[in-house]
Amino acid sequence: MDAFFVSVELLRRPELRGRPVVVGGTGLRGVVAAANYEARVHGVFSAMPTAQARRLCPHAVFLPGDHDHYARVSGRVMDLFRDVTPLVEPLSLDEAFLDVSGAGRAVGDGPAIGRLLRDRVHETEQLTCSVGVATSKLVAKLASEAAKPRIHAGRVEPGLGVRVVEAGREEEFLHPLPARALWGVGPKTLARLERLGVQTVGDLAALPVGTLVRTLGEAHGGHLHHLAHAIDDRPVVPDQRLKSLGHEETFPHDLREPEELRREVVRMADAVGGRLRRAGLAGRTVVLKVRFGDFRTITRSATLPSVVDDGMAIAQAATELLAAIDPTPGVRLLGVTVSGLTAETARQLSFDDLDTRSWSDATGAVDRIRDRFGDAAIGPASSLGEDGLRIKRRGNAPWGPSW
DNA sequence: TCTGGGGTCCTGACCCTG
DNA sequence: TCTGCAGGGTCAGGACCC
Repeated sequence: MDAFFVSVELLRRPELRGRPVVVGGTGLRGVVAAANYEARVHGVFSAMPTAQARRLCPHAVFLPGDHDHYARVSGRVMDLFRDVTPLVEPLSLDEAFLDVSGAGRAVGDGPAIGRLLRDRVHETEQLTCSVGVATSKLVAKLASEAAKPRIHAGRVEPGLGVRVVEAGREEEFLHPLPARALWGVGPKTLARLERLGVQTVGDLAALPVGTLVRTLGEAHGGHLHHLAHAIDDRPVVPDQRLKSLGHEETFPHDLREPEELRREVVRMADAVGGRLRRAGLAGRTVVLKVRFGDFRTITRSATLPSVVDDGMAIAQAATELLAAIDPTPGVRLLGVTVSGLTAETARQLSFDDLDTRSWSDATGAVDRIRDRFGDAAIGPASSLGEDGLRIKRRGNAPWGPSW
């Protein structure tokens, strides 16, 4: 989807059409989640600090973003895709891989299916998407990027909409692209590759695999060697199983008080527990993430004897991990994650469960209250605001604090 | 001048066990 | 009983993706 979050916002606020619009964290520590092409012309791009975006484009409209709404729109778009093929693997809210090898007879060839999907999304949701058609995930993804509108000489040039890379011509398409375009080449890997004289995917393909493995390690080096030669046989997997689930938040100001940090950890643990139960999952390993004011980031984890899905048990493990950390440098971000997930119904009961039955009943009641009255209706007592009445928000600022 | 949040995967160190 | 080794699990950190 092209500039998905902003495009969705413009449907709700058509009066903003034609103006630069940025969606993301609107506070001092937020980042840009999406910018429309009118904002990109001024140099605003996703992942850029909001403060920098404001300097580059002070007349832009900055919106905080509504993740739940985007998720609903995304779900409807994915359903449109599933009308064409059941093999849909969502990559994020605004991207998906579709295996249409079995859909051809009914709908047409790859390019025809690409055009059909584009038209359906536009007719049904008034959103624009770009489609890459190719024989592998890697090439299809890069082809879809190539089909998008682009900024050239300060102006927006319309994209192709559908870009097809025929079988047998994958390397011809890949090799002129910058090495950074490959899946798995980020800033660090790129710096290493540049020291080997690599600029393009073609340069990368020309390197002996042994050199890549020595530089990047067995798995990463071998993987990039394959990708550079357009070898990518990863299948489209419709049902990806979740492996970890967590919640983290950057605070508007660094925190130093242990009691304040403990309250935040309890609140996040409660939120994670709620999401686990909604997903029917439970996990065994609790991970606490702490980012200090100087951006130094540490994680501490504990693996429990049995799986957990309730906020109290997660909070207990996380606060024990927190107690071993010195917060005096100032804590910028806290995160609580549960990994080693299994389906909750399959979990092993322990003798402790006999004593916690009443707590489990209480947790179920909390879930029902939230389902009916919203997340803010009930929560840990330590999450109450200073007025003793309001439950503090449960992390509804996915792109950084809004103040 | 700044650097979010939700994830996945890989690597290396360390510890335990047989 | 001691030592070396291999393998597995855990833990922490880094890099990457959108």
